[in-house]
Amino acid sequence: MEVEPSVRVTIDDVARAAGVSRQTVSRAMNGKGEISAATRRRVLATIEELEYRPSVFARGMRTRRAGTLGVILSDIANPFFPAVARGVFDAAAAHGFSVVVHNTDAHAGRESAAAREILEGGAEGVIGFFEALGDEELVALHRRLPLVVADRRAPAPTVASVSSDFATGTRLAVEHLHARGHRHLGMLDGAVGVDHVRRHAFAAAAAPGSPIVTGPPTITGGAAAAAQLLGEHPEVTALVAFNDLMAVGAIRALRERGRRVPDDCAVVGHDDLTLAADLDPPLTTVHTDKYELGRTLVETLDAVVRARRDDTGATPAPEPRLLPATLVVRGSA
Amino acid sequence: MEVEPSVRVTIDDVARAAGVSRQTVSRAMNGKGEISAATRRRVLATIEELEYRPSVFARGMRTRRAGTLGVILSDIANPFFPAVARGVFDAAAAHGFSVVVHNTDAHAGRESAAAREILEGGAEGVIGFFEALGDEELVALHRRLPLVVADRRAPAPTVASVSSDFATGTRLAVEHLHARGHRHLGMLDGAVGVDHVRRHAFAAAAAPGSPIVTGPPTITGGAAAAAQLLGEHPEVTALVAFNDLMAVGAIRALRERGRRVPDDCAVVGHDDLTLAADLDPPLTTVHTDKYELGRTLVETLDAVVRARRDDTGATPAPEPRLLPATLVVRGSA
DNA sequence: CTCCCGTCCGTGAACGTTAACGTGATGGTT
DNA sequence: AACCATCACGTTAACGTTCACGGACGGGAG
Repeated sequence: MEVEPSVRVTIDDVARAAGVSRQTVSRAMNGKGEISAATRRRVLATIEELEYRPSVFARGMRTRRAGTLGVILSDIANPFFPAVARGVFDAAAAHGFSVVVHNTDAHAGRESAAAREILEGGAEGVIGFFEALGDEELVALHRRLPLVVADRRAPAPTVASVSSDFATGTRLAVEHLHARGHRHLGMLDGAVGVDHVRRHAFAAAAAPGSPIVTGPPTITGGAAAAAQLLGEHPEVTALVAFNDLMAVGAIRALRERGRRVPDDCAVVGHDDLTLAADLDPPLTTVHTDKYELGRTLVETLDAVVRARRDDTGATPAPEPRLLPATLVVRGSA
Repeated sequence: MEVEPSVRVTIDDVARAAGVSRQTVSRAMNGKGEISAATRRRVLATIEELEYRPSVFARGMRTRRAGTLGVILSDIANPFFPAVARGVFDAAAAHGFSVVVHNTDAHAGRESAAAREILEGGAEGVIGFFEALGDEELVALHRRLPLVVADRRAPAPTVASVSSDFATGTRLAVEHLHARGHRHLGMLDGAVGVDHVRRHAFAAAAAPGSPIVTGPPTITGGAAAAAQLLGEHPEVTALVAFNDLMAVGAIRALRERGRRVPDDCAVVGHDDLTLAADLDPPLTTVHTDKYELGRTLVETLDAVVRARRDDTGATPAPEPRLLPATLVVRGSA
């Protein structure tokens, strides 16, 4: 077994081997400028033969592009994100991008730090599930780097956004509970985001004055919020939770207080996690296609990147996208 | 609102503003070479003032380091991975690394493609949950780039590895089932990996000839495997699943056949996913600290990277790490 | 026959940083 | 007084690629 020389094969090596100049090799790879089909083939063959791979550093130095794209989210361990992340990864790979992920725990400081790092890393653009940063910061970021915001309304007409239609989803949940005869609903809202789409949809669809308690969008957060809400409003017989984790927490809290789900109190969540159907009871929840959300985010970002490449400055406003949400009725409501 | 000039502020700008040379600015940042505390402070101040950020491209061109580290796994949407990914992200951030993730779906081609891309991206090292690649390929990869393999035995003494102690975990599961009076066990093995730690541990601890059926490590895979196993071996009253997803699938299949869990047939999984305690029935499963696994992987990789920096070539063999596994007894067994 | 234009390709420079080396000042030793 | 080590910093070159030019060649129009 021979020892690998491990010396980098550069574009000059290829040029020498193919009997052309550096620039011609570059042209053969990137398809820019005029080059005959014959020499192009020949150069490509020698590239293959020498196993030449262009240096991302040298290339990035000239082009300022790294071929990567950044994703900012609060916590990849939250089971909502992995599914959308998978969609992002797949679509990004299809477009030739690598993906860099940053977890922020919904801290404004870490969100902007992540954005800065992505910016300095030479990424082509950013996909952001921002929960703490204000609209001004996002607009400022978008001035420096193509940005697509996820599950949040566009901070300005110039910024693209892709969201799940949780407004409709929450309304469907409330209507379903009404249809089942529930008169006193309560909501467990997640202490995240600046949009409060679910909260507003709930407030609009439920009876006026229906109680809303806010907590961290986790199991324990849901348990605490449910305990508080039911303590203050014992008449409530149905809970709408910000996400499935909070719904699970609510179910736990309900059980601890001796109330049965759904007989004594119904619970409906949001997200439709992988295991939602296997919970006890099977969770009634608002379903969205998380993989598709990830895919759409990348497609949208790619469009924005492409648009900015040509038209420096006054970027045209991309149409905000809204992905459908449906209610999946199972055992918990 | 003034338009951002958007011209890059370079190290020369800082040098000029601080009244020193480029090299001194570099020294002030990187702490290499001799520099007085006074000028260092002054340079750092002007860096702050001008908001100078070094170009990763230019820096990478000289140093060949990008400050990133690659993670190769089969599918981030598999709920096992997000928890360990979070550990990786946090530890990586603490060490000043960015993280690039590649999904391979356990395809050998995509595993090596991911490795190659990470290599070309100038990453400092790779953390790999390899399931398809052979030991030789891993050793070859390790020659080009610091590598730590996860949940797999080291392909060679020179390669570091960190694994969960599933051998013990599976044995604990089998012993628990025996103690509960089960005489006929079966195993649902995942069609992944080259190690088969869980399978071998099951074969060693269970009665000779206990049936083992293999399938994809997913819910549907577990359902299909369970259906097949129970069809061929109706006497089996307890199943050990490769992971929690397969366990859930098994429970589904059991129910479809009218068998109650755990009364007619017990089920124990591996991983202890976030929602394992809230399933119906609450899942008895082998628990490991996935976040800690991620953290340890990064720490180990950092050690390997550091070791290689000094001692080019004959890298010292790092000690394989084994993280403890415990059995969490809940309702399914 | 000359001119011009399009096609194809080569040459020099530049991107921003760090490695390697060089230089002057300072202070201590012989 | 001469020397040398050490410190603190500056100068030059190089990393590998693409961009902006410019030149050679062939063919068609005048």
